[in-house]
Amino acid sequence: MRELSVGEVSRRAGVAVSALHFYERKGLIQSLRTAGNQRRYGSDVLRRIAVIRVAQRVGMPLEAVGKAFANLPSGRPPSRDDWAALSALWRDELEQRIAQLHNLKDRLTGCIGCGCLSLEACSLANPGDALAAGGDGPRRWAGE
Amino acid sequence: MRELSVGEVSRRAGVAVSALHFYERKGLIQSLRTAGNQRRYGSDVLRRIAVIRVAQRVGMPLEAVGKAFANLPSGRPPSRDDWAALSALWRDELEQRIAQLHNLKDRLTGCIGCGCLSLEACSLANPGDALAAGGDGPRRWAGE
DNA sequence: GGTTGACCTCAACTTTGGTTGAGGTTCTAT
DNA sequence: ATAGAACCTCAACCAAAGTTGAGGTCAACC
Repeated sequence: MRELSVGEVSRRAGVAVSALHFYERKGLIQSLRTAGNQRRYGSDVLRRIAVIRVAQRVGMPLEAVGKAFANLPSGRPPSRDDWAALSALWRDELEQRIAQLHNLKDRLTGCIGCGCLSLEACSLANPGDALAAGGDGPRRWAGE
Repeated sequence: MRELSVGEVSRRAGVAVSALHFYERKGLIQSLRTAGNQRRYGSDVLRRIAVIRVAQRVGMPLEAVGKAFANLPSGRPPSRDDWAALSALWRDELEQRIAQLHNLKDRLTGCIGCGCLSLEACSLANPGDALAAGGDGPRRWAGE
């Protein structure tokens, strides 16, 4: 149950110290300070970082991670159940994402058949269709 | 077979004019110019944009799209077969991506079972493991 | 008790994928 | 022939997700 220094967290999580500072500025992780103003982390920080990394793999922006973390308890360290709930949520997100990609792949395969891959004949990448989800701007996590 | 102006391409592709300029600077699309220096596009530009959008959905950077486009013929407009080859490549990329996400999901599901989601007990998000593919930096398309 | 490595803050810089605006030109319709 | 829409270039700006460096402090070992 010892508290961890930035360097230890950096080594164990495989994340640069500068990234840890950055995550802290963004409110994704917290730290206590020693008398000499150095950071000390509880061990739950490692789980938080694990979640951050998973989220990034799926292409979710850090802001979304922050919102998800807002559901974790603020006073006490998160319990096993808190983490489990969050993991379940992540899994759903992943499933959706996978389904989207499947859909995309099927359409792409269809387009190879017809030889089109055009914006008009093929609904793929067409901003009017359901897959493109409105398409009023690039890079929206929600509707992507 | 009429040539298209930027505005027409923008409307038909659902992409801002500024983005078209940007893609041109990056070498992803080409244009001819009128006597008055205005851009005119061949209709294959719409397919190029479709491919760009698909690539972005999958999280591929534009630079990778540029490399893929380098395989398209430079003198003549790309044939149906040229596009089909590119689509097939894209489909493989998508399949890999889907497989990765499946793998990730399975691990995440496992972690809910064990209640861990920790950097040590669980290989998920652990930089040492196979899934993380070396993990020497965030955001690498190749090994992601 | 000193030196070396780990740590601190703050500001500036990087990359990707664009957008916005200024200042000027061209095209089209009446 | 002229108004207005669409186009041009170029430079500056934006956001995300950090990294890099300057200048200074802390801590741990010998």
